[in-house]
This record gives sequence, C-alpha cells and structure tokens, in this order.
Amino acid sequence: MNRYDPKAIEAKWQRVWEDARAFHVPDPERGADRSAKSYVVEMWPYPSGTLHMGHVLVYTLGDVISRFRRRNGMAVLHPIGFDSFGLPAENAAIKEGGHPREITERNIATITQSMRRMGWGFDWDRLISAHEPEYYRWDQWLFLKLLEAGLAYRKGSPVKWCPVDQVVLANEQVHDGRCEYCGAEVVSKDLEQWFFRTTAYADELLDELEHIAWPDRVKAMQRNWIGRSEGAEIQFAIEELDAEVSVFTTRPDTLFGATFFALAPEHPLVERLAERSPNAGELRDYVRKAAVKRGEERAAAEQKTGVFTGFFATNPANEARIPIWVADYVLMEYGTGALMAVPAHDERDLAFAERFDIPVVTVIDDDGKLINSAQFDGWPADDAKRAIVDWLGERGRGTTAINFRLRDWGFSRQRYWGCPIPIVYCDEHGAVPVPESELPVLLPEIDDYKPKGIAPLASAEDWVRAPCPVCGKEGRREVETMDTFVDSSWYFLRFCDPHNDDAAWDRGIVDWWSPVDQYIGGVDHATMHLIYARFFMKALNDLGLIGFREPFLNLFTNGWVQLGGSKMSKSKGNVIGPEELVAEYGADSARLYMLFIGPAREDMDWTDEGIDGMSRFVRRVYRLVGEVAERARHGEPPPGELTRKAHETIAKVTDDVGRRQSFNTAIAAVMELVNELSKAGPDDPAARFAAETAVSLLQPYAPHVAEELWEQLGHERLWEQPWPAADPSQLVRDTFELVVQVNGKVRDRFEVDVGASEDELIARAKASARVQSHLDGAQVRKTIVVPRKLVNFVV
RNA sequence: GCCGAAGUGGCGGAACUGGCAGACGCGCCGGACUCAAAAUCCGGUGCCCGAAAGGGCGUGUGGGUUCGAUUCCCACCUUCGGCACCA
Repeated sequence: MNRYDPKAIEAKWQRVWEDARAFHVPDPERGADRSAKSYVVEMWPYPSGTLHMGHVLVYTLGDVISRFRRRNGMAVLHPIGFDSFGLPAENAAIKEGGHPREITERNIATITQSMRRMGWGFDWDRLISAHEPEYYRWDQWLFLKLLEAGLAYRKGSPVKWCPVDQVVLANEQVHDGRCEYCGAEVVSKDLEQWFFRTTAYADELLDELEHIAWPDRVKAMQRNWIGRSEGAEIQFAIEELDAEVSVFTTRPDTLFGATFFALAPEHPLVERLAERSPNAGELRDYVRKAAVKRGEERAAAEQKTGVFTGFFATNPANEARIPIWVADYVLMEYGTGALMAVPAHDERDLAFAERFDIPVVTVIDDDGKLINSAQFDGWPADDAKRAIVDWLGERGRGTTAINFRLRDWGFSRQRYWGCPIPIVYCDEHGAVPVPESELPVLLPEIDDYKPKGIAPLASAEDWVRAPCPVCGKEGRREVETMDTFVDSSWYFLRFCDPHNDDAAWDRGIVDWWSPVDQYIGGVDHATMHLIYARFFMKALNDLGLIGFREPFLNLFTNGWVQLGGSKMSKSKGNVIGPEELVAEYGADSARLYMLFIGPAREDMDWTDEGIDGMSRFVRRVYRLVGEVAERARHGEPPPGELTRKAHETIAKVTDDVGRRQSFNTAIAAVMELVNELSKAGPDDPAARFAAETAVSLLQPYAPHVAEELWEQLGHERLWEQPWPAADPSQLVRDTFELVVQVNGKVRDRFEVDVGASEDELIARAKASARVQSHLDGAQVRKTIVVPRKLVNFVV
C-alpha cells in the first residue's frame, strides 16, 4: 500500500491546476447572465517577509468558499494582489539598507511561492500590486476625479512644529512640550494637508449599514465611528463684542441650567477676546500650551483646566450673563468648538464647575421633569428638547442640528514609499492638478528615506522642480504621498479589469462582477478601510464611474489566530509558521486544521497537538479510501445505514459551507462519515459511495488529497465536478428514537416506527419498565407528545 | 461612561426553530500488534455516590416564563472588543 506523501501529491496537483488554468476566469461576455456569478475577495495582504497564520486562515476561508461556489455552478472571480506601499518596507530600508522597492518585490516573490504551496486557487493572471505604476497611476487619476468633484481638498490643520529644527514633529516626538531633538519649545502651526470629504456621505454611510449583510459588531463599530448625534445649535450673544457665538448641544432641555460658557483654546474668538482682556497674557499662555498637548494628554489630565476671559455670554433662554472660559476639555474639532456648560447635568461640566467654584443649577428633577426653566417647568425632558428648540427658532436663536464624530479623511503622508499626489504648486496658480495625460507621476529614486520632519521626496530636487501645468513657469511638485488606504479603497475594482492601460477599469466589466459578493478579512479593519472603501464607492457612483454604491455585500470577519497561548507545546519552544507546517504536515492538513480549531469568526488558539490529530485524520482517509478504491464494486449504493449517512453528510456540509459559513462543523460531519465508513469496512456495498462522498465533500478544504483520491477512485478533475446533492428520499428514516420523559427528565429512549400514532407512542412509552418505575403508580396529570421526538408525562 | 460580543467537560468546541447537553477533535486511561518503541487499530472517558444495576447533580450567578430552558425574559457577576473630555 502506498503511503500518504503530501509533498508529492500537493506538488502534482498544483501543477495540474496550473496547466489546466483551473482558476482563471475570462472577462464576462456582453449581456451574460449575472445571476450565477460570485465575486470573492480576501483583504489583500501587506507583503511582509513571510506568510503568517492569520494569512493561512483568511485565504483558506476564501478558497473554501470559492471552490465550493465553483462546484455549485457559479462563475467565480477569486483574485489576489498586494497592498505593497507602506511604512514597513520603508522602515526596513532605513534599518537594513536597500530600496523599499527591492524589499517589497523580494517579499512578494517569497509570499507568492508560499501561497502557491498552500494550494489557494487564485486567478494569478490578475495579480496586481499597489506599488507598480500600472496600478498607482489610477490612484492618481481617481484623486484628480475626486478633486474635480470637490471631494478632495486641501486645508490647514494644526501640527506640532519645532521652530529651531524647522520640522513637523509626530506626537511621539514631543516630550513635555519640547522637541525630542533639540529641546526647543514646540509650537502649533497650521500645515496644509489633503483631505477626502468623507463627511459628505456621513448619513448614507450610517443608513446603508441597514442593507448590507455584515456582522453586527462591525456595523456597531462603524456606527460608533460615524457617531451621529442629534441636538441643537444655539446662539449666545457676547454683548461687549457685539458678536454671536453658537454652541452644539444634545441637551437643549438643560438650557436654563447653563452656568458658564466654554471655548476651545483653538476657537477663533479667543484671540479677539484676548485683545481686550485684562488677563491676556495668561490666556495666550494657556492657549499656546494647550496647542502642543496631545489630545490624549488633554483627556487624561486629572483636573480640568481653564482660564476666565473676563467676558460674559448671554443665555438666549433667560438672558442670564454667564462667564466665558477657555478650557482645553472643549474640542475645536467637534460641534462648534464652543459649549454651554450645564454642571448639573454633565459630569465634565460639573468637574470644571467644582474646580472653579461656578454655580450649579438643577433644571431636571428626579422624575425627568423640567424645573427652574420658566415656562417649561413641568415638561418632560424629551418633549422639552423639541419645545425649547422651536421656541428659540421663532426668535432666530437656535435650530435643530446634527453632528458627526466622523471627520474628513486626511490622506497625505510625509513618507516616501507611497503614491505621489499629482499636484504642482505654482506661485501664481496655487495647487494645480497634473493633467491626466501626464500620469503617472512616477515615484523618484532618492537616497535617504529617514523621516526628518519634512517629506523625503523633498530631497529629490530635480523631480520636485516641475513646470506649472497652467503657465509653464517653474513650480514645485507635491512632496507628500498618499495614505495606503487610498490604494485599498478600490483595488477590488481593478481586479475585474487588471491590465487595462487605457482606463482604471471598464465600467461594463466592473459592474458585471461587482459588488463583491463575499469579502473576508480581519475585524481590525472594521472602521478605517471598510469606511474608506464604502466612501469611495459612493463617490465613484456619483461620478458615474460605477453602477453601485456599496462595495461588499457580505462580510466575513475572521478572528485572530493565537499561537500556543499559555501552553506552548513540544520542546521546540518556537512558534511554528506556515512554511514549516506545510513541510511537516502538508498544506491540506494545515488548511483543514485551521478551519477545524473553532468557529472562524472567533479568536482561536493554534496547538501542535491539534494539527497532529488532523494529520492523523487525513492519513486515515487516505488509507481507507485507498482500500475502497482497490475493490472493484461500482454502481448504485444500496439503501442502508452507510448510504443514508453519506446523504445526511452531503446535506449537512452543503448547509454548513453554503449557508451557515460554519466551517468547523462541516469538517466534523465528514469525520463522522469517515468513522462510519471505517466501521462498515471497505467491503460494505455502500463503501465506495461513502468514500466518494467524503472525498468530494473534503475537496474545498483539502483539494490536493481529495483530487488524488478521486483519481484513485477512477475519476477525473474533481475541481470541475458538480457539488453532490443529497437525495431527499435517502434522508427519510422509517424509525426514529423516541425520548420518554417523566416531569421533563429523560427516563428512556427507544426506536419507534415513524408512522406510529400519538396514542401508540403514549402506549409504548407507558409500557417501558424504566418509565413505570418513575411513574410509580402516581397519577399522570398531563401528557405532552412532540411528533417524531418525545413523550413527556407530568405527574 | 456609551456600544457590541461572549461565558458549556481536563482543553478546542457542538447542540441551526424551546425538545436526548457535551457531536467532532485534542488530551488522558485501558487493550491489541511489537523483543521493544513509534506508528496504527479497538474500547473507555462531564462530576458525585455505587461492585453493578441504578440514582443524584450539571451549560457564569440569582430569579422568572414553560410540561420541558445552553436556547426566551429580568437582575447581577466576569471576560474580551470598539468608541470616548464628542457637549
């Protein structure tokens, strides 16, 4: 008997698939039926040195789904590419020398090899990588489109700046308000940065969550992230300045309880107040210090801080003059950067009021009714919200308002290894887009990638000098690059038409395949990537470039793979990686075990004992099926236990993989079938059918060994065979196990004819000696019969 | 603080629609084969009492609904995750 040799088997079939172009899908024919297409995408990997266990999980999931759908008669697009721009390659280049491109391409080559060895059925003809000009020129083109549509823009936003070194500092480079390099006091400076107007779609991004089949937790995270809150904007007057300043509040019902007014240090009004304030020095000093603090630092402060401006604001509800403070717990980025403080009904306002001895006025009683609120006294708070805003509205002092936590997406990066932003700055014409005909703006070669606080590209002086597209006079190129999330916001569109040199994609082709039917990836991308990609689709749809507004109809979020946990096994002591795993056990066992450990949606713990067990199972299947293959018997399997078990297993696996996406239980079901087959032995008349069924059902998980055994059984090209169908007539049983309970406790169980009537069931149940001993002459008060399940006597 | 997910044997987990708790696997125990070991095969394995038959207990805790609850409801505890001076 030949021994199971995964290395030989896997190499053999990988070769066969490649020669047969088994996973290649052609472009759709014009007018082709879309109902049987399926577009399956796993989040494209960042090409770090090697594959890790997380990759094994994600791509095996995608492969199982793709192979299953192919055999269910669907045209399946299952592509792969690399998210190949980004920081790690740049950092590696800084640390070890070499060019980020070389490092990246070397890694891609290594990982590609490993992916092939895992047997993942990708359409390799569609391989794309973000760092190639053939890809990123379309990043640039899309940027120009969004710019034209007003969905990309530039604005100044405050950064930490060292006035001595003349560089931007990252948060981590500021210690106690001083520069990490020279110790100079850091100041805040407005720096122009690029933004996408994600907030233009805030409402839709929120509302459309209702209509996509995503996990609840991901939807919840996006809702949190978008953070819609409903409330009101209310105008307060500052009489001394003859100015008005508005605040956002979700609690207009507490308006009568406002006892002070607070401005963010960055609020434009602060400087105007400082000009006329007796304590201008203190005020400006406070503002300066607040500006160089990190947001988290401000939030973590044990005590609230602030400075009184010397001015007062007038509450439009009761004409009360309340003191205006500047306080760094007020955020310029949210609402209007100003707030009415109601210490009685807001913890933060209370903490501030206590610190600075500001009065606290309660305006809502324990019953939720308004007090101290003039004509609104006695109103329930919820009704009062609306009534007060209406009342203010009549006098032009307030209106309902909605605020979002979501901010526009700042996507420019002071980094080298990314897509150049196609803009030239001209003294006369400002930021001028590079004409489409001049794309791509190629990333130039430079010598030093180190972050110096100015973008590395600035050192490529010949490249930076470029003529202004409008006037031709010398201008300077944008030296910042795009966030890599730009690359990943549309790569799944490019997969549909990956080699198009004339356009980012052909709309007909993209609209045929898209949206993605099944997207798979880690929950760590719940907010950023999955929001940005949704934003892109909405924008591209509005631009007429695609025919849909949501990128991913179904999302499967996989858990994390923990290695060893507390109990690292064997004496290796080391973490075992996919490469060693394939070398030791073969890809099939690795793939199977990865999905068998537990529900793929949840975190899981990889153990070496576990894969030993799976390896045992695969060898067992190999041996058993081999024994069956040697027997000559063919033809229809006779009805019986084993035949029925095979049909039940087909039904179970089809449902688990197809509908429930419960991949671990499907494997368990096949194991049960294999156990039955083992018990029946290779000479059982149904053995061949059981073996063929087990092999066929295992194929999405363990494609190599399945293909090999399928061949041994005398067939060909399992990957093209229709998925087996359970014969309903074979699933019918003529007896079932009746459970008999007394007072809800199981006392006996035995086989009963399916056709038995209720009375017969009760009679049979009562006849049982075990049941009798529990009835023990007591009077049966009630009898419950559940057809084909149980009888319960209540005594 | 707000939002979300989850608590089941020694371990990973199963039980999909309120109906046999613990499928499947790991580990462990016993046996077969072997000079021996590995591999493989067979059997056992929730806990407690019992020689056994059998009985009792048992799905985080406490209550409730129900003939019957891992499943539904209420309260609480714990763990994990997201957001967070967001007004």
